[in-house]
Amino acid sequence: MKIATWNVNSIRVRLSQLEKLAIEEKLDIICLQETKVTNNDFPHQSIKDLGYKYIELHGEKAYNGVAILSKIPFEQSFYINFVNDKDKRHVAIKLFNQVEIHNFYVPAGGEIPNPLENPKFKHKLLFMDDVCNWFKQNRSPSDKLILLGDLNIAPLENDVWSHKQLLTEVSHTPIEVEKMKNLYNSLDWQDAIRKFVPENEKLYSWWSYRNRDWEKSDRGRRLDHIWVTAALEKNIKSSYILKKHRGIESPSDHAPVILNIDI
DNA sequence: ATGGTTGGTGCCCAA
Repeated sequence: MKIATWNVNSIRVRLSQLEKLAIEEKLDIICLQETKVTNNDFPHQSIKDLGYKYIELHGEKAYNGVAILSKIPFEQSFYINFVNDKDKRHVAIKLFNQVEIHNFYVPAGGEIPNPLENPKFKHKLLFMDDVCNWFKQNRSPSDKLILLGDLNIAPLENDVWSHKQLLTEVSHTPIEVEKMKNLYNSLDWQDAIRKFVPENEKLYSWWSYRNRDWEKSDRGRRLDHIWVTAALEKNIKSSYILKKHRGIESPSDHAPVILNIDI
C-alpha cells in the first residue's frame, strides 16, 4: 500500500498537481494539509473521478484544513480538536479494523520563538503537549498506528540547511524539538523517512517561496514526517520525499512524502 | 538586519 502526505497550500490551486501525483505514484491513500476550504467547497467530484471514493474531510474557510482520500474503504473516522481550539488540524481513519492513520497539521507558530510574547508559538507548544498526552492516554505501543503530516518542526541537525543559524528560528528551536521528542517517545514511534537516509545527510521536505531560486539556495527544512509504531516497522518497504514536486509549475512550498508499506 | 513569495480574503493576514 502506498500512502502520501502533502501540504498542498490550497487544494483548489493544487488540484491538477495532485492528480498527476496520484497517478504517477499510484497512491492508495493521500493525506492533505492546508486544504483551505470548507467541506462543502472541497472538489469532491474531481477526487472521486481519480478513484478516491472514500473521503474524510475536516476543513474550514481560508485556513488550515486536513483531508484523507482513500481508494480503500475505512470503517472508522474521527478527529480531535487538540487544545480545544477551532482550528481544523487533525483527522484520522481506521483501516482493516486494525491500522489507524493520524493526519496532522501542527501550528506553524509565528515568528518569535517565545510563548510569552507570541501566542502562536504558545499555541504550537501546547498543541504538541496535548497530542503527546492523547497518545499516552488513549493508545498503546503495541497498536498499529501511522502518524503523518506537516508537523512544522525539523528535529535533527541535518533536517535544516544550517543547524547553527536556525537554532533561534521557529521550527528548529530546542523547546520545539523537545516537544517533538516527547511525542516521539509517547509510544514506540519510528521515523520512516530517516530509515532510508542516514542522519548525517541533509534532508528537506519544505523550501520557502521567498527565494529567487529555491533549488540553488537549497535552504530547506524537513517539516513533513511519517512515523509508524514498532508493530508496523517491519512492514515498511520504502519511504521518501518527492523533491521534484517542489520544482513543478505552480508548486506547493512542501514536497509530498511517501510511505510504501505492507498492510 | 532585512526582505524575499504565495494564497485567501476583502481594504492585510498567515505561512
